Amino acid sequence: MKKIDILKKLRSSGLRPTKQRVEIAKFLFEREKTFHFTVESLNKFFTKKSASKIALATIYNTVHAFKTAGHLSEVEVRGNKTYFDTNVSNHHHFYDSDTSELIDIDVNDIIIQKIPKAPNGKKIKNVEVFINLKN
Amino acid sequence: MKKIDILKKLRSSGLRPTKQRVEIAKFLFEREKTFHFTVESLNKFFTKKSASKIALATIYNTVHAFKTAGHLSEVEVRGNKTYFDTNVSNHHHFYDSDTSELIDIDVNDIIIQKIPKAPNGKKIKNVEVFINLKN
DNA sequence: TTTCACTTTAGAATAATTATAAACTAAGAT
DNA sequence: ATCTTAGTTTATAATTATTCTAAAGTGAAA
Repeated sequence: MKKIDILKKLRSSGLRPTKQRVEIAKFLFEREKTFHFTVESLNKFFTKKSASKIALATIYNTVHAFKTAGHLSEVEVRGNKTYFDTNVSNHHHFYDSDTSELIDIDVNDIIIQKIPKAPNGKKIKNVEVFINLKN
Repeated sequence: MKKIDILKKLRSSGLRPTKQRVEIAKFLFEREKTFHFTVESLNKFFTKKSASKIALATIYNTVHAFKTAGHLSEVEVRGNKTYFDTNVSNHHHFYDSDTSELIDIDVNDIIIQKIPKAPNGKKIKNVEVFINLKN
């Protein structure tokens, strides 16, 4: 994803393209493959890449802003840290608790044949399949 | 589940049946249906039922001991609090984020037709289907 | 009953996240 | 180009969930 597209992406979702947001967006979206991260890992990256330290609060703000705008999705993983995913399409996950590693599963690689009806006046928003791995 | 069974349940899993553990176990397991709770809700119950205040640390200890013994399972729900489930059989969940309510789905009510192979030398430990609800 | 490893407890410590409020800045108006 | 201001960033404090600590308490085997 090119710089111009990053600016477009931000502006089109009502986010002013500040220096910090552009930097974070470049890091997250200027790559071939989607990936998973935590606020901690993002922060570590920007701390080490000390040329441009971004405040931790800004990283939280930005990640949440991106999530609200639909540019990131949140993945639930047992444990305390919150994982984010730059893959915002509907998909599933393997989780390896040994390495704390998340692996995407294409939505077409899982077919659900039977599913229960949603309860009382509710509707199904989405279905997430989470496959825990062991050795 | 009767008192005698509770004592048996504790002892058979190597847990000394202390006053606190028995009280918590009675509250969790002496009921018809399985249910979901958080450490916070459990603690609230024992605080109000002031006859027998149990230390918060004890509630954490006990819940984890029960989980390790296989008497409770942990459910992953987006957000910060950890949910536990007295239903330790293999099953799935509806989650209503409006009310933060979890609803069990019997394992037989979901049939998965196609599932990907586990990656590199890993095996599938279990498959959890999480259905998010909306209005 | 004595003993001791296992437990409970209050409170401190840690960790992830959110709130605060002062300083800063993108971008439309002048 | 400069001014203005609402939206942002920042350091720091606050909050929340959970774990740690170490002292006091207690089942249960001998």
